[in-house]
Amino acid sequence: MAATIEPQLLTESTQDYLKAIYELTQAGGGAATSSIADRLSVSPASVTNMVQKLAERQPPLVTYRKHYGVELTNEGRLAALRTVRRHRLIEQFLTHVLGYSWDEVHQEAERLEHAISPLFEERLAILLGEPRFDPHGDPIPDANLTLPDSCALPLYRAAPGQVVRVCRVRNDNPALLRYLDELGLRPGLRVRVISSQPVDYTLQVELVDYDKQVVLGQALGEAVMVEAI
Amino acid sequence: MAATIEPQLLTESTQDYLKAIYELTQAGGGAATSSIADRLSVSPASVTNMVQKLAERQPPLVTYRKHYGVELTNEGRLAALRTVRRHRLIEQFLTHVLGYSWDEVHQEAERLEHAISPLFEERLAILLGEPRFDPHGDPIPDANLTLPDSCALPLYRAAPGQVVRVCRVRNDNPALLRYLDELGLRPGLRVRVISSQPVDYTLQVELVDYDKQVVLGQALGEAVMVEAI
DNA sequence: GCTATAATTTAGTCTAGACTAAATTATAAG
DNA sequence: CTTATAATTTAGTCTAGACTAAATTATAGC
Ligand SMILES: [Mn+2]
Ligand SMILES: [Mn+2]
Ligand SMILES: [Mn+2]
Ligand SMILES: [Mn+2]
Repeated sequence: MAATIEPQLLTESTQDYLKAIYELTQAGGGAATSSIADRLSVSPASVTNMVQKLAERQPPLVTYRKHYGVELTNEGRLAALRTVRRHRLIEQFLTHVLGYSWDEVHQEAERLEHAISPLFEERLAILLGEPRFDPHGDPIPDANLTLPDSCALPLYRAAPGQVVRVCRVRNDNPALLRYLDELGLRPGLRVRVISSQPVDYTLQVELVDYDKQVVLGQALGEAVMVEAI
Repeated sequence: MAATIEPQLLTESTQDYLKAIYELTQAGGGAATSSIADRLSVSPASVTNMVQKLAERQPPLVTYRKHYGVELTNEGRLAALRTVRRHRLIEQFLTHVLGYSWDEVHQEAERLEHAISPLFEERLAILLGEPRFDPHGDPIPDANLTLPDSCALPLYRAAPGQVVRVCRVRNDNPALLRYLDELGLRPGLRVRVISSQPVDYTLQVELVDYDKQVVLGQALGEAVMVEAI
């Protein structure tokens, strides 16, 4: 069992780097210097610099081979999951208690995730009823940092004719989220795939609950994750 | 009307310096370099350095004359009040929504006050019902940064025989707050002064609501603020 | 008016985390 | 196998905000 590092021992920057590496790794693409730089809006040189420090820490938070990218150690992964937990709990709080819309929460949580204490995290989880998913359907690691299962099928890969349920929206872009919200494409809703174009990734779907048809482009078809009903 | 500076344009450090200067000035003693240093747990040299920057900003946030201490400009005062408002709203939230005790809130609010957005501040105030006082009885500036009146009489100056109501506790020390809490000396409660020693500042008082007598030393007699009933 | 003392300021460093520009490396294409 | 290109790393700076040690200043007491 790796000793878990308390968040207050990590700077805000360090927490954001670890989280970015974790999320890039989850997304499958691997955590290249440039992708970390893009995600955090810093220069590639800054990433190299930070990544070298993370690798030289005791205990090391990443393993790093020059020019071949970076991976989280177990300590690094736990630290990242801790920040992910806080981020998503805060998003849930913002929507359910403070009445934020789901496109407003990310920015706010991005700062607050670094400012809360372990006590705050614990009390917040209790207040919210130990939620397993955030407003975007993103899974919230529990207090032991175990992630609940979450759906893995992007809408654009669902078979035509199939009726599925939206369970997650993997995109932070506020404009995209507002648009999905207008359409009514939120976690929990049912969708029937009418047609699916493999070439240009456009979709025609029916929102079963609203008896409404909409056309979705590539960005939306990739962002909306679904599960079979 | 001075333009008010949005908090996100001020660093965490800057906000804390302005707040410290504001609170020292309120307490009456004047904001000397060394008292700011004490309050923020930094060296006097660091204070001089920061104070010079605050004076040279456009607009200036303080006026500064070497060796004679520092005063807030109107812009500086408004920025300080904004941070005070956030701090006290957060303390109220922590006690009333997350179940913190009043000795735990200060530390947490000291970080969160810098991390919330104007929207969070506004929604929080609505959620809490636009409270005018925080858990310690400290007045909360309203959205226009106007402070409600708060009581000004320290318990040690109340006349023997007088029955008064506790309205505020001016002290951040967790041990002192826990002790007052045990005694039952919280805002709202009635106290009758039995005796008051001007020399060693000890007090003997009766907690009218609990029909209990206690003896208070100088620190407590100065911290507990009361109003005539 | 002088001087001892305490408070304050100056001068010089340090660290974290960013940046740009230049150098290096991996690799795809010929 | 060579080379062009893109990605990455290195080298050198910068800023904010802290520090210590040394110098300076205000002022209280003689
Ligand atoms: Mn963040
Ligand atoms: Mn989310
Ligand atoms: Mn603070
Ligand atoms: Mn308070």
